[in-house]
Amino acid sequence: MLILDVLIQHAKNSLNRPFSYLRLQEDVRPGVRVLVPFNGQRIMGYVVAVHPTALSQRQLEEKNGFRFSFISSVLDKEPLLNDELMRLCEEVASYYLSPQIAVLQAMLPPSLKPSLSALKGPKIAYDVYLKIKEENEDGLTPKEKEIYRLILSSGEILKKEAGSPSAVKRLLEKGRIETFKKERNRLIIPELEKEQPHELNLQQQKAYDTILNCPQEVVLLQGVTGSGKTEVYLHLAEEYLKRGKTFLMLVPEISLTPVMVEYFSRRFSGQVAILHSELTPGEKYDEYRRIASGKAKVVVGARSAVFAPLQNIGAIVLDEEHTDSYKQDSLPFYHAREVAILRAKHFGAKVVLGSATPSLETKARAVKGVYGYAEISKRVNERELPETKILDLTNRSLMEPGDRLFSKLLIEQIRNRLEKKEQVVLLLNRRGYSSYVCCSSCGHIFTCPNCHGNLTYHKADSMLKCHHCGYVEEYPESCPECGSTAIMRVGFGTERIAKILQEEYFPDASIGRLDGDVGKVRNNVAKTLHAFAKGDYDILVGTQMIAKGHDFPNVTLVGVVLADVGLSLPSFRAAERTFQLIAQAVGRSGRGEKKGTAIIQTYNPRHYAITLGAKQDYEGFFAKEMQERKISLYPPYRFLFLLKFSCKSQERVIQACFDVKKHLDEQGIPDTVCLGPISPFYALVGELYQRNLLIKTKNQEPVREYLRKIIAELSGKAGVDILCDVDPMEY
DNA sequence: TAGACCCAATCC
DNA sequence: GATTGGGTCTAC
Repeated sequence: MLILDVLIQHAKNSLNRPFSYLRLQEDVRPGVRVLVPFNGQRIMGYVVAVHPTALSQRQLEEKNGFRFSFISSVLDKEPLLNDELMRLCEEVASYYLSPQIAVLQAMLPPSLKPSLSALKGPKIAYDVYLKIKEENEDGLTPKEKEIYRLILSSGEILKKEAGSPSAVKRLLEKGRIETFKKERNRLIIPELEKEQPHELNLQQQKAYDTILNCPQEVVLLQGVTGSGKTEVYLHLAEEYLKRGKTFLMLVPEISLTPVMVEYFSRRFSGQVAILHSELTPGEKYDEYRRIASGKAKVVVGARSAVFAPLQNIGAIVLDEEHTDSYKQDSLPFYHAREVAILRAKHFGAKVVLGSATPSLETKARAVKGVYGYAEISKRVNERELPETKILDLTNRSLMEPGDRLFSKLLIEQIRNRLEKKEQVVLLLNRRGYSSYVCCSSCGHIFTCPNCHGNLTYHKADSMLKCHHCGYVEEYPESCPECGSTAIMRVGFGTERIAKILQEEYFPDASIGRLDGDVGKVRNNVAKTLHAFAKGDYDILVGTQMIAKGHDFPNVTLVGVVLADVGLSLPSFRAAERTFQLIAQAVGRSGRGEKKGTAIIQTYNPRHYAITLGAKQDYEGFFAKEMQERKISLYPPYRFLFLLKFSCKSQERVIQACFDVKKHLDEQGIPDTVCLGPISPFYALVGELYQRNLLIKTKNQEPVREYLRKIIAELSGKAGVDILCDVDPMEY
């Protein structure tokens, strides 16, 4: 008989330990999923260890002091993860103070993850083929002979393409041919004409050599926008594949995968696999298996692709490494960059962090020599950077009459581009129509019943939406408080900008919009970008989404409509994000032959994030922002841990915070402070009250060690649940 | 005093 | 996450 140590599907810290089950047949290995009875239910589990035993159930129960159950069924024949990935899972769970099962669920595609929902997921798709069983044409009708000879000449053929199904059936019955199944890939990556590598220019070549030869295993590749980092990645992939290794290419957003996939599949056709959240579950499953089987040598994908089951990895690249979306904002709160570094250690692989505007953490490590450093300071063909103007929104004389949003200059420049048939990109980091909706007679503000944040008006479908939890409701005709019909929409979003431009300024222009709302529909982002690149739109209005990576040669004007949106957010990264947005936006303009212009509208024209962003002065910004972080004790000078407490009782959640805070302070870990309890912006989610503690420390390991202990001990006690976000992006 | 209801401990 | 069992409230 076997004793199985099983992790339970529930990703809760209070359940983050193996439960023991029994199995009579010796047909279970670590790494397979099982169905187990758990407290009167049947749930999914993941076997982490198997111990044969000679004891009886009775003896085991006596020895251990709890009742043993037998598992209900075994779901997999083979372990889902190899040793490397299993070890990675443990390391990630340990670093991020997260339940192991949460890491497993993040690592595996939906149809393989240890969760009951996987049972509904897709299975392997098959195509049925025909082949010859007996070489004998005797007694066949002409129709049968025709099919028989077709199969004979081609060796094998898809059953549905063989012709008359009834004749095929008779051939099968006569035993002349037989069927067999082959796995089918649901995702079709178009075969593109093979392309020879472009030659690297001098700077690219130097960066490439540095990456390959520097002693550090992590390298920052800092290249200004338009400097051709992608070409360096392609050459690296070429080199590692030549060495018999595999290559993992991470991109920050789904919208960037198609472009990157195209580059890679032109060079490495057939060996490229794609992994990102916009694939259907079936496609994901197929791609995952294609990678695991070793058929795919290059993987292009978003955050979770860092767990792609590649073997023998030569290098992992994170393009635009500073991007927030590399950090998962729910359990297990991992950052793809840190996971990549953990993974690379195992293979002795390189990690390349590419960016024009690296995160301060990364840059600081490169400056210290912890990471290697490669630089590309010139744009390809030495194209000029665009001319940049910062426009002060507080100066009303610069504005269009009666408009608080569009300056005379911006409108004039847009008009100028439209006349020249050149294209315009406008950025605003807020989607929807308005930022909030209120009653102008009693002041009632419409808020989300789940998270109590403000609802945003969306004109397209006339709905109020919560950008936090996804709640939607009908746009009200009257105020629920006072009954007044004077409902007011305050603030601006991409949707409203697009509408105003169209109706009040450029009725003849074709204006496209690209933001999270548009992006919700599958393939919509790619479609919109493609349409814009083709010239279907004169103006594209969008959020951050369009500021990254895309190459639009005909865009000669980029406008940041309101640069302050990010600055006003209460986060230590506010300045960094604003700088990045502006620097990226400026870099979007003038990528073709024509020189570009960028206009940045702001209420803070002298803020360093804006002035330095406009100049694309990264080094200047880095120096200034490092000082700020040093003074305010934020990364990279301190490590952050965010403890998230939740409970049905407000009193108890606060009490639990104070208890942990006091206890932590008593540990006397040097250079460590604990702030809080802090009420987060969404202080009540459903019926659960939320409070946070923010720990800032120089001594990451002792704090982690302490928190691991305290989380295991306290979570779930007195109805208070504790989660930890290690290296949080906010605060 | 039985039944309803609530909450937090427990699950192998 | 869902069940359970103990504690308390409540209606007769």
